[in-house]
Amino acid sequence: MPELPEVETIARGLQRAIAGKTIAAVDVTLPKIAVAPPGRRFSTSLQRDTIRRVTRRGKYVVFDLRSGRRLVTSLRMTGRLIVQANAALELLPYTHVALRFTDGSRLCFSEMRQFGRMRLVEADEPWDAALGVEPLESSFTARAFIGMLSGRSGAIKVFLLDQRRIAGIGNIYACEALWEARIRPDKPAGSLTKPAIRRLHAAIVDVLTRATDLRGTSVDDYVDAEGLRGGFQNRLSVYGREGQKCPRCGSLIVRTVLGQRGTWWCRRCQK
DNA sequence: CCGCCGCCCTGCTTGC
DNA sequence: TGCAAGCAGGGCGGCG
Repeated sequence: MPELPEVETIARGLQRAIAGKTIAAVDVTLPKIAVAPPGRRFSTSLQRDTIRRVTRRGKYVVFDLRSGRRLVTSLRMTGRLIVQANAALELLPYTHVALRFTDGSRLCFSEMRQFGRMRLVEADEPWDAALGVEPLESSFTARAFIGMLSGRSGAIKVFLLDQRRIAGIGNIYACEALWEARIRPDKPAGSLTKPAIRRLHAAIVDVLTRATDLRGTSVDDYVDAEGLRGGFQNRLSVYGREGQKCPRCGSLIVRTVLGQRGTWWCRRCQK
């Protein structure tokens, strides 16, 4: 499940691999994946456009095109964007959309669960208006975070997963940041003290930065644009570690369910 | 605006 | 051993 560090790693790899390439043709084998523009127009409107730059916004990979438009891609759980040197290679399994470039190379968008989406948006289209602040940008300050949480009755972990507030945090890094900040995942967001919010702010930035430096977390499916696994799975403190010892206090890590999501934490040191 | 819920989909795990 | 049911999960639309 690619979150900010994984999507950032993928986008950087794609920038190196395909920036400057021109699209010769687009093969769509599962039409519901390519949502806009609908039908055959998705492929025809991409033809002859050029990939200018590949970036990330939240958990979305964004292909900036020479025409000014953007191809916005959501990987959801099992989505992969893999570059193949030539089109004679066998397609990656579960490839639903393939971009063929004029130099003979190819980009496969594969997604086993079929939840992933690609959307071509116009130059002036505010496609990310509903997305919240980027947690690794300077606009995400502790002060701003304090303001965002005030008056909220919902659990802090559910808040962290809400992409309309902060963009890019998923289940792994929400669990890890709350552990690092020593905060219970089910604590009402508005009840956190200012020192606790400052700790959590620092923990979010720290965890996302360290995970990005290690090219993300590969717990099961995730690989980057070159097909390589990340390195942060070896640094996880609580995520997926039910029954194992808390690295800080030695108490056993528990798994509970919060907002229909598995949640791993330490009952002793997260208050 | 806010919070909650169900849906989408497939492969893996669980339980009989 | 074999099979079916249950579970997981990000984003989105619908609802109150």
